[in-house]
This record gives sequence, structure tokens and C-alpha cells, in this order.
Amino acid sequence: MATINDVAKLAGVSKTTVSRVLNKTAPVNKETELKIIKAMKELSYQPSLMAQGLRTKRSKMIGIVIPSFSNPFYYRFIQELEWEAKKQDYYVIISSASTGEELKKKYVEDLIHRGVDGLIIFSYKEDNKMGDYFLEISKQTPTVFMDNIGNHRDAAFVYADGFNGIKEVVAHLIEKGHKKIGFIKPKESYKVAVDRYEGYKAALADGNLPLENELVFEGNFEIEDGYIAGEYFWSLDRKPSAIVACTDLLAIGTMKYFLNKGMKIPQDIAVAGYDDIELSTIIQPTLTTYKQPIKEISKTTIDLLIDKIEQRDDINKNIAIKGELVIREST
Amino acid sequence: MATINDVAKLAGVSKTTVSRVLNKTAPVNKETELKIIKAMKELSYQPSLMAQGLRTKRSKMIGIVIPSFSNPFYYRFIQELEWEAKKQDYYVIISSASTGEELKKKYVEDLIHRGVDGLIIFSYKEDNKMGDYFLEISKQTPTVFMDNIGNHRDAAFVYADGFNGIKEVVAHLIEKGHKKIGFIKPKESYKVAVDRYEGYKAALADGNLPLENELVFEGNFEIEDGYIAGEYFWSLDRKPSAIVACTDLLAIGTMKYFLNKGMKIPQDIAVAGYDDIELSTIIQPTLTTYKQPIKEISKTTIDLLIDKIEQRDDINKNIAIKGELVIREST
DNA sequence: TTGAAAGCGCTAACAT
DNA sequence: ATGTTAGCGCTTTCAA
Repeated sequence: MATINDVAKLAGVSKTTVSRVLNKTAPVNKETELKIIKAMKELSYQPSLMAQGLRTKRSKMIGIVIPSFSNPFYYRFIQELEWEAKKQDYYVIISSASTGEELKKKYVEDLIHRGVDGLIIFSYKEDNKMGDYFLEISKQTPTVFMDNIGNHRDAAFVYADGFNGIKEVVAHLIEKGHKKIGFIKPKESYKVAVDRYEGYKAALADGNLPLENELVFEGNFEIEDGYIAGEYFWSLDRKPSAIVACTDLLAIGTMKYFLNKGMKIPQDIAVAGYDDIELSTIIQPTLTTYKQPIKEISKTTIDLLIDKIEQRDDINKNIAIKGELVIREST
Repeated sequence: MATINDVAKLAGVSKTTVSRVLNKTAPVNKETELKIIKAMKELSYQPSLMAQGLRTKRSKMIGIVIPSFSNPFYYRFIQELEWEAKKQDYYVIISSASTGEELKKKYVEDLIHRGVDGLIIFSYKEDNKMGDYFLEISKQTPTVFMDNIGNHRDAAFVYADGFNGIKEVVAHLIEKGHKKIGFIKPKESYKVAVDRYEGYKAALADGNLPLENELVFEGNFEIEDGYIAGEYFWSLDRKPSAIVACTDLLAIGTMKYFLNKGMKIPQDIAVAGYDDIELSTIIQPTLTTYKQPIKEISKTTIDLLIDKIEQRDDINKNIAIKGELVIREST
């Protein structure tokens, strides 16, 4: 491993000058610059990130905190984030903070101790204690919150526009002639869940359909909860002809219930989700859903974070990004 | 951020002594040690990994190279690897080297330039050029190869015991009374695929069943290839009564074909896979398969790699780890 | 436009 | 058992 000293010696200049062409931090004579570049190539010199980091207090690493690694949906984000970061010469290290608040805090602190220049934090429940902790962190370390977040506080947020997303899904069903549309939403007050529910209400209003309480089912996030929702809806006297779920996983659980009963989808009942997870294209019938703009969200997040890190822009923006309705067999 | 100097000053000793209690690199008087520890706590001192790294040429980071982030199966490994590494104070950075050999090389070099202390490399085709390149790398940087690899060369390998795995799956089918068992294997000569195929042959031999060429289908790795395999098997005059696929994804593709034809699984035909991906428990009927020992593989890999990094053990072992037969509805 | 010198926070000889 | 000193590879004054 060649060092800056080797380059300087070979080029016959001081290491200061080499550093200058490396960082374009001061004008250098065209000729000497060429000599230096040649020397660098010859030695296939790569500056030591550790030495640079020690000097500049920058590690060129970004820490990602995700609530748990079990949701396959996160991986798509992580891949994109990694890719976008790499383009700008940053690397990404991931901390999958499973359960336990104390542990989660420890992970964040670990990451900071590791020397990450910034943090990307996924999905936390708006109303719990971790929220305050994370907000506090974001005041001391450049941070962008992603996905499942609350957007009314003074911090940087990037998320999918669930309001307009679900609105489009419901509108699509109304257009298909459905008058009674059930909605499955998570019990817990995640900001995104609320957004999506608002989208459902807005679409009903646009279609001059009443909001009926018995058509809104509250559950948890797992596949089984979708199944339970299916049971519930089918126990009603005035059954819905279509069901929209807050997430694909819930929608798939619901489909499972109706398929088990031997019903045909979409003939007997239409089902739609939100997320566009891979499973939605594998399951039979394939699921109509709303595609999260993963690429765009990731790019925006990285750009925003690096802007903060490099202090080009310290405004705490809240950015909602639109996705795309994907119509498949289930409707 | 307190430095080692601050601690030394507060404790009234030299930084060398502080360093010594930090690294237990030389005996320190019990009393002074206590003073130093107290000072560290008071300042909530954390040694700078950058400074340590610069001095010791150790980053406490492990690079993971995976061929592409698209296979959800890798995530389970990554999570476990991350977890096991963290236990030993190492962090993990991932490089999802999509396609293109040049790009892949660049990623590996990036990681090394980043200063990773060791490398974990996933799944490469044994017989192509990358194999040689990776082998070369493994001579210069501590490296462990995982999963889909060839194990006859001089390097460290950890992988699932596919031979005994598939053997158990096929034996299970034979026990169920099946006499004609089809096998789906990938065309390309991945070492693991070959191992599994050998397991199939061994099980047939054990059960005194003949190996019939027309019962072995060669395809690619995707779900669709399983579907095509189903078509193929059903076009035969002497049809199999059970099918074992090299991977769950292939098995699921096959099931899809038979289900589309309105056949019942396992009544009309039994299907089994290998891997135990999550989808296998979601699909109807649930899929009999062989569970990869992800946790054990990951732990073994990390332990082996850190042994190499810290030069406790430089032997290039080849470690096969057994999994577990999981019997579900499809057989 | 260039260089000399100091120092980032740490560890490792070498003394004592 | 402890301290002094040098130096890892880089950037950043400061001076020329």
C-alpha cells in the first residue's frame, strides 16, 4: 500500500502538494499536477480513509438503523441506499436493531461511536419514547428518517405518499363499480397508516360514497391479521364487494381467507394492497397494489443526508414521494 | 468526545497506561487501573476507532460480497452474520455486486481499500474466471467463502451439507412409497447443485431405485424454470409420482404448474424443495423442504474469519453444516 | 504556487 | 509497573 509520502517522493514534490491535487483544495501548477497524477497511477495509490478520517473527522460511512431485519421489504430499500451512497463515495453499515429500546439505543450509539457521518433511521412508532430519543439524536448527528414516520416534527423525513397512493387504489375500485369497499388498517398509530386511512376516506368522499364504520377493520401487521380481517368482513350482514388493505401482507392474508372458502377473486370479491412486495406477483391471483417508489425514496434520502453531512443544506425538509398504481388480477 | 489524553490527565497517569488498561496489553497496578476506569466512565470515553485503526492497521470491519441483493435468501444470512460479528466487536459492510465481472472486482477492491479486515464472499460459479480471482484475493486478505461454492481448493469454505440434505428429502419420499421421483437441478455447474444431485443419487441407491435419466430435469434458478420442469415431467409417458427440486423456488414453480392444471398436491403428485425460504410456509399447500442451518453457518463463518484475521488459526478448512428436514403438506 | 511543521488519537519500542 | 518518544497517513495553518 503506497502512501502519500511515496507519491510525493516519486513526483519530487511535498506531500502537501499531493494532498492538494487529491482534494482540489488549492490551485496547483498544471505540470506538477500531471506529474503527481502519473505517480499516483504508477503506485496505484489510494488515500487511507483511516488517516483521512482521523484528520478530518469524517468516515464516509452512513449508518442505517432498521427495526428488525425480518421484513423483506426493507432489503429493497437497503440495496438502493447502498447503491446511491456508493455513487457518492459513501459506504453504508446496517444495524438491525431488533427489539428492546435499550438495545436499540445501544445500536445507535455504537454506530455513532463507529464514526458514521450520518444516520438513516427507518420506521419507528411516532408516539413512543424512541421517537423523542431519535429526534434528539438527529439534532446532534445528521439524520434522515425514512418510511414509517411522523412528519410533523422538526427533522428531515422522506416517505412514500400513502395518502394519494391509497386514494388511487380506492378510486380504481370505485371506477370498477364497487360501492361497498372494506379497509384494513393497523391498530397502532403509525403515521403512514393514518395517512393511508385518510386517503381511503378522501377517495370515498370523491366518489360520493359514505364512510361506514363497520367496513373499517383494525388489526396488526402480520399476514394472519389479514386472514382475521377476511373472517370479520364475511361475518357482516352487508358484506363489502371489495377490500383494500394497508399493506400487501394484510391483503394476501385476506385473499387466503377467501380462497380457503373456495371463493373466486376478483369475481366474488376484489382485494387490493399497498407496497408491491415481490410476493404480490407470485401469489395467485396476482395482487393489485400501489408500488412504493423505492428507488426515488432511497435516492432522495441519500442526497438529503449527504447534503446535511456536507453542510450544503441544513433545512429539515419533509418529502413525500409518489408511487404508482399497479393493476393485477385480484381486482 | 473525550480522548485518551483527557482520560490520562484526569487519572493523573500517562496515556500509555490508559492504553494498557484499554487493551490489557501489559500488567497495570490494580489501584491505578481503578482510577483510570473511573476517569473513563466519568468522561464516557470511547477510543477512536479511526486512530486505533490508523495505528494498528485494523478497522474491525468485515466486508460481505454478495452476487446481487435480489435473492431474499441472502438477507437471512446477512442478518445473522451482522449479529455474530457485532458480538465480537466487528461491524459488517455489504457490497451487493450486481452483474459484470469488472464491477464485481471493483467492489472487492473498494472494500479492501475501505480497510476491511476480512472478506466473506457468497456464491460464485466454481468454473468461471471470478473463481480464480477470488481465490487470489483470499491469499492476500483473510477470506471465507460461503454457501454456493466449490470446496476442493485451498481456501476456507463454510456451506450447507446439500448432499445429506437432499438425501434425507428423497429418503423421506421413498419412505412414503414413491418409486418414481423426479429431480430438478440447475444447468450450471454450481458446486452445491452437484452436491445435491449426488445426494439424490445416493438416496435412490439406498432405496434400491434405479437412476433414470428422463427423471432428471436441468433448468435455471428462477421460479419459471420450476414451472417448465413441471410441464416437462407431465409430458413423460411414465410420469413421476413425486418431484424434488434443488431449491424451494424451483419447487414452488413446479407446484404452480400442477395447481394450475387443477391437480391436488400431495394426492396427485408430491413436491419437495430445499432451503426453507419464508415463501414455503406461505404458499398453499405448504412445502416440505430441508432447512438450511443459517444460524450455524453464519456463526461458523464469522468465527473462522475472525480466527484468520486475528491469526489464531490460519488453516483453510472446509466445513459442511447439516440442516434439518421439514415435513409439510406438499408430501 | 509550493513547502515545513504541527497534530488528529492512538499504540509500541524502549527506557527506567 | 509506568513514562517518554516516535510515528501510523493524512490535512491544515503558516510562511516563503
